[in-house]
Amino acid sequence: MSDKKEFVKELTSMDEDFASWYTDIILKAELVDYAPVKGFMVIRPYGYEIWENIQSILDKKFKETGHKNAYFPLLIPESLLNKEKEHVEGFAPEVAWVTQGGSNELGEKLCIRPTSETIISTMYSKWVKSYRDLPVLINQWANVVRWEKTTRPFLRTTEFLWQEGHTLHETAKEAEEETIKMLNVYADVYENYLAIPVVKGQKSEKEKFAGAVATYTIEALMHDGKALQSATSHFFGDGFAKAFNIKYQGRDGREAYPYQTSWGMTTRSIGGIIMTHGDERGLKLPPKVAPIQVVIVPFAQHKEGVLEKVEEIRTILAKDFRVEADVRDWQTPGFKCNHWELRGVPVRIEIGPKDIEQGTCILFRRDTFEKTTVKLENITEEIGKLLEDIQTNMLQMARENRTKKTGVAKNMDEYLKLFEKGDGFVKIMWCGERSCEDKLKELTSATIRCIPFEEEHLSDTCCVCGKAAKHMVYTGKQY
RNA sequence: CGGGGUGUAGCGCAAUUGGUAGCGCACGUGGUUUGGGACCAUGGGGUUGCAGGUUCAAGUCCUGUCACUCCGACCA
Repeated sequence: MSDKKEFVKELTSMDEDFASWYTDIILKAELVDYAPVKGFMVIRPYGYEIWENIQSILDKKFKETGHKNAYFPLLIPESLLNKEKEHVEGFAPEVAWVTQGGSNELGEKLCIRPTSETIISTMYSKWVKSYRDLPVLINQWANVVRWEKTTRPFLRTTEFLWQEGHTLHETAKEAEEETIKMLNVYADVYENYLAIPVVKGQKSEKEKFAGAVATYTIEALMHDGKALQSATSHFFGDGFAKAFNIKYQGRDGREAYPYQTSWGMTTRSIGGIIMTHGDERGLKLPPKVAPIQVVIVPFAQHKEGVLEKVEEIRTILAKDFRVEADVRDWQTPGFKCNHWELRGVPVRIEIGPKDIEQGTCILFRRDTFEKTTVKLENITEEIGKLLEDIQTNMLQMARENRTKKTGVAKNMDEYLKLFEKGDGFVKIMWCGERSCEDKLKELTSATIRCIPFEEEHLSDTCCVCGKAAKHMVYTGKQY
């Protein structure tokens, strides 16, 4: 036990210094490493595999909802970026520019996409001629670059990976339905795969995407009480269509502009997993996205028959699970246990000569640290149940943490008192005025995270100004 | 972009009034071990972030610069 304490000391305590804990974990678990260029990170195999799992889950759902993948160029001419006024104002300050090709100065500088609305809209204007061409339902898996001033691996890096869906519809209603449909896909993935509970809602005018009519969001609460904007879905009306001259001939023979949406989820979600589930021993990965769901740690592996049995079990489990056997003969079992706990593997199988004799093995679950002895003949079934249970339990624990860290304030006195205690979501009533939104931020540095789809009635008056309230909103400090 | 902190071996650190860089872990080799981070022996690894300056002499002092990190402002 004392040895274990020493090990834990190698990791920064999450309660004392959550930020350092986070950096510690991602480096030690080999998810990422810092790149030679400021603000950039290398996603290492173990981290990238988590992203691949998230990708395949999302991609399947996109396809089930009728979308197809395509790929658009990395570089966007300045003139295209400038076409939609609000959009360029929002993004220009953080755009990286390419000004030279080989040894020649370019006639028009090219920006590295910060997002692809402009280039995609440009192409859509060539492709859409008739109502028969609608809807257009395209997704792109890509990298984007935003020249951020401060960065943190996964949460905010200069370059990040994401998917961006871009769709066109005949009617505003259809486009809005698409926006909500995709937000629901994101919420489903977050809750049922990443085990992170989210609040679905709409962004305020101030917080919405540059150029959007409406931005919908899912907001999650991290272990330290800060909010993470986890995915967004935008309704553009016909603003971009008009700016980019996307026109088609409608059923009535008249020219019309289609209604547009875009929606995206990024590698930031991996940061969300770490900060929602991680603990003092390191990462804790939800089974559905864990690169390794089960690791087998043999004890006394030099003894006759142990490695053979381990390989036998591995082969059986490999049919249904992502499984790995740690048969390194230069590490002790104790080392391996800690190694895989740090990396967040949901289930560990411990097996040695004694177990083999009895036809059993020990299952260790990363979420609760519980150990149980099971019969080898039932191993597939037992592991399957256990993984499901861990998945469910992790969501449950995250929900409880969120509930614990969610408060209600009816006026600014109550609000400030809540924030003295610590961070978290605070639900308040809001009059809808920008001035109150600004004041809230000025006083507390918290912002309105969203106007939830499911509003509660907390009181009749705005928490900030005391005038008649329009909405209940979630507020909090954000990453 | 403002304010603070840190850069010495892969990681964590040390080096006295400036005197020519060392320890632990990790790594290589040989052996003994193996039910929660094993042990013994032995070995390799450094332009002290980078560029200047002061000095007989700079990890140490000065200037600049870069990177990382934390706290604010901006964003996924």
